Amino acid sequence: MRSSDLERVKTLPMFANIAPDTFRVATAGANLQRFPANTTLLREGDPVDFLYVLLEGQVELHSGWDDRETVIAILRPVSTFILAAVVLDADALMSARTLERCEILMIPGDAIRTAMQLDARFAVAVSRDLVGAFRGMVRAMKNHKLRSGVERLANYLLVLRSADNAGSTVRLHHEKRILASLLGMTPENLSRAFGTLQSHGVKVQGSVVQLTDIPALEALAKPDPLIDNHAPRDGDILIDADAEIWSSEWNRATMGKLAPRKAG
Amino acid sequence: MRSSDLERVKTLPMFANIAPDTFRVATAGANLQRFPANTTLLREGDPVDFLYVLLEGQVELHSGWDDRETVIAILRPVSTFILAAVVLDADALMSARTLERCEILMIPGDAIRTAMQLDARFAVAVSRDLVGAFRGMVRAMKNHKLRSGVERLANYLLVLRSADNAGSTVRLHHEKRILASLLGMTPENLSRAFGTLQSHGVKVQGSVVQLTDIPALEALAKPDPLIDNHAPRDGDILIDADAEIWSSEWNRATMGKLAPRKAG
DNA sequence: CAGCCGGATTGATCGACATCAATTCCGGCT
DNA sequence: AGCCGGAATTGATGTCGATCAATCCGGCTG
Repeated sequence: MRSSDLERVKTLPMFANIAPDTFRVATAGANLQRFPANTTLLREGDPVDFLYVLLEGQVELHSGWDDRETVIAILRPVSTFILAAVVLDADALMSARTLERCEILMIPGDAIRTAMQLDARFAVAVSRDLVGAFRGMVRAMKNHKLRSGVERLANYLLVLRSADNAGSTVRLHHEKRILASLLGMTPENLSRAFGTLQSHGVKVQGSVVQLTDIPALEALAKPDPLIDNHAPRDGDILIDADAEIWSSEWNRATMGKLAPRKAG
Repeated sequence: MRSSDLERVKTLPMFANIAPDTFRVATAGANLQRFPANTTLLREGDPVDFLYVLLEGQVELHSGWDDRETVIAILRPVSTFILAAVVLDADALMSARTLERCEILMIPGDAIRTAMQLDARFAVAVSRDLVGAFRGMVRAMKNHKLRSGVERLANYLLVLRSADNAGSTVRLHHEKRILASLLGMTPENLSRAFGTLQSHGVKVQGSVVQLTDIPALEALAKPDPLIDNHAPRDGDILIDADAEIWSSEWNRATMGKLAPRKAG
């Protein structure tokens, strides 16, 4: 790997503040690679040899069963993926494919596992990453089991707005059929869901969405900090773990003033 | 804490093979407590002060939104819970309540975080636990997004059979309405789902379920090692992480002979 | 520029699941 | 034993989302 790339890797949250020796171990055999759009990086069930760190582009994690298929998550920089499988040296539970041109750091799984044993700080950093992923999955599960399709879409739009720190206009980052699968619906129903939201101040033109009546949309969406993480994703909040901490702090600061929970 | 209890704690997977100093730090202020059935241990949104280790009994993790409520997971010994929140010192995303009389070890969160910083082996043990939880959640997500209610129930029964290492008869461990919520359906529909499975060799009498035609049931369930973890839960497989490793190894050993994946 | 192709939309219909309501079953209690 | 209350079951109906089918649209190519 080029030394300029190494410098860049050193700034990643996972490698910040770790011992130089550990860094050397962890990045031994690491490889910065570029992939074109629509490339399958890994198939579910495969043994996992590398930890992937997405530096540029978008990656989709998806999974199939009996001719059905669903998108579990869509990743944007900076994110690690299949970290869990690497830690246990287990098989991947999800397939990964690029949605656009990507720049990805690949680190041998052995190196990660060794570095964790050597450096408690690094092991803690890995734990934090795992926690971010776990809590994200818990949120997704609650989202799915507790809300309808329209509600999920409404909240998705509001989260997007918070993350992009935008005003009343928001850009969808993916094709609608992929968004539909992520939200657990068919493309047809996503269309109709957008239709339903028209009466709540949502106007769609291609991938641009105007939110002309936020209060009305929120009335329908009923966003909940314990499901939807509204952390802005532009400042120093780089990884999911940071967003989780932001969410808890925001929660405590506002003490449920905005989203009062029932007593009892 | 009594020294006999301390000895017992030392045998837990999470504390196996860690330095004596770390053990002392981690268990400082730890407390072994008993709770009656139907006790809320923690409410979602609350700050988390303790790591909980379930030693005896059953605990339900659940969550609510807008007057709806769902069970996310049901834990049996030995399991840690809300470990993720402890690691980040974040608020709980799920509520926890006992389903029966429970024996629970409570360890101050500070102690856990300090011990992780001190001892890489302990931090790795925590990581493994987190991985087990994460992969369990991914499996649950796939289960929900890819399968129908009847299919989920059929697979649930088959997993129970594997876990209990039983023959053709299986015992449900929870009330049916709780099982229904866990499987993402109403009690009414769980009843009807059992009805549907009658024609596939499933006979229900209270909490006892007879599986009289496993091949037929499997034909409907189409179990998949990447969704359903069929690891036996009686031998030396104590925690989810071990079950994940078992699953991967079983997978590699049988190389998809039993569940061939389509070539790609 | 015409043609083409994949994604998006719209409409009609179907199936799965939720809801509401009425019994029935079962365990604990007096 | 008889009673009581919550859980489970069963039936009737309604709602949401999936499926099938037919355009519509936008970008790309020949």
